[in-house]
Amino acid sequence: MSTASPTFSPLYRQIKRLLVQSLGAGEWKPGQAIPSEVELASRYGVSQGTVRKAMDELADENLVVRRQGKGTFVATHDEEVHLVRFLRLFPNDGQAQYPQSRLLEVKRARAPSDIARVLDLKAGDGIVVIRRLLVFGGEPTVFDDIALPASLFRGLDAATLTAHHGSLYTLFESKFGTRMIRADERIRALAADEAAASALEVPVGTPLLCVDRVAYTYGDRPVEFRRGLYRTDKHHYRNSLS
Amino acid sequence: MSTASPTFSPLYRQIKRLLVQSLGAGEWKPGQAIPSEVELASRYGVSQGTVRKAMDELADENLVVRRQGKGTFVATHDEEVHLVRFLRLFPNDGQAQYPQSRLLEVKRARAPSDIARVLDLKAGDGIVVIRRLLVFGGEPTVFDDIALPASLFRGLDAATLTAHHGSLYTLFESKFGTRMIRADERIRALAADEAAASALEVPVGTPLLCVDRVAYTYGDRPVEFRRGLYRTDKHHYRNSLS
DNA sequence: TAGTGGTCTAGACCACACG
DNA sequence: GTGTGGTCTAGACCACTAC
Repeated sequence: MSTASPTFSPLYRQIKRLLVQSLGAGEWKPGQAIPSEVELASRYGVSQGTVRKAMDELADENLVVRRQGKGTFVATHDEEVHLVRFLRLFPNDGQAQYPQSRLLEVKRARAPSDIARVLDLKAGDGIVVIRRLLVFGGEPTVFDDIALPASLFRGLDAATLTAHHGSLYTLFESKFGTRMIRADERIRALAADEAAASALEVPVGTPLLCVDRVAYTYGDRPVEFRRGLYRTDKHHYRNSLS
Repeated sequence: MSTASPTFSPLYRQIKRLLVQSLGAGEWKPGQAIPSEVELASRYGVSQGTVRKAMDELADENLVVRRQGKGTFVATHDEEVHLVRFLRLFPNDGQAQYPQSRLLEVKRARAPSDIARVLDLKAGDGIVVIRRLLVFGGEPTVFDDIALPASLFRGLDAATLTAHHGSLYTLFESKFGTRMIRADERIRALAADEAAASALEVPVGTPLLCVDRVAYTYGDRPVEFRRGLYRTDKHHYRNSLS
């Protein structure tokens, strides 16, 4: 606790960093309870209030979930609300509904340089490529092209994917130990090419949203690049600014 | 401090509500300092910690800005960083630059029912309509169509707009006392019609982002509806998910 | 030096879940 | 009842700003 160095950070942030390390190392698994605040306080030799402030930030960032009277739990993609937490697509009218996923292709490949760059790999490193369609009420709406580092997803194949029910991120965290924490998206408008048009059942040239997403796990390590093409005739992408 | 009623809220939230009321009533103007935490604590008869927790949330929501050693200030759209706080458009490569605004039209009109609905007006109530273009480095990129309740923006005309330098929201808060706090956006892809194509200097049919925004002031009162058409050949809309 | 926000502590009590 | 997180308090000290 020396005086302010260029890298000074308050105690509660140091505690937070330790907690994130433990989470990233898998010391506590998704869905499991974390030790209570008083226990962590005594473990780290700080007051409960300091642990609480660290935990406040972790809860804000959706790394943990607190349940009054029960404890604090490692966040999961399993929960109802979070099944499609990262999909910002909503119907223009009517109730939101869960999409069906239609798997189109799974293959191994070598990372081209642009994908290698965003995934922090070397060009030519192995990746897994998943192509799939999200279907809302019978209507194909999202055409996804997903790239993952092969090293983290050994054994991921069509059988695994089709056997799984729920979101991809649920599968990734339960079967491959990789939990997606946050993501950045870049959105453009483009005209459907032949592949997209036939998959989404629209005329070639139809304007689509092109959503490029990089998803990160603990410690801001990028572990997924995905390009999604969205039909927006009956749906829209929703965002809140503050 | 009665026991938990259906509308129970902790003390610090009650304090927060009082503070938001004062902000909304204009008791402290944008840019001005708010009374210190100890003063507010004694005013409301609570501890400094409780005021602090209320203020924490207000700072998170960008309603106030805290400066260590100086005080807490009502947030403003003036600050460098926030000049285009609500514009999520970034160049595909190169440094972000501030856009120039080119005013196309200002007029008074009657609110059609759809706009009346989102602005919480009655159909036929007076509105102000602004059409403008945002130009980045000489390239027209955003075509905005903005609707405001006339009752809140008396005297807003072309002269006022052209005389003003800085963002629209800076003008709204400094000249009309309406501060935009947050906004919701809905994004679609569509093909440029003739008006958009000529304004944005692209061929008719070019895919564009269509960004519908509703902006809110204190107390979640909607005070602006805006439809923006974005060229995304050299820019993209950026978003962070967590 | 005085005043502000920022951190940390210790302890009290409340609300909730579970046995 | 016991243990958990949630709130509230009071007081100490630190870091920054202004005079």
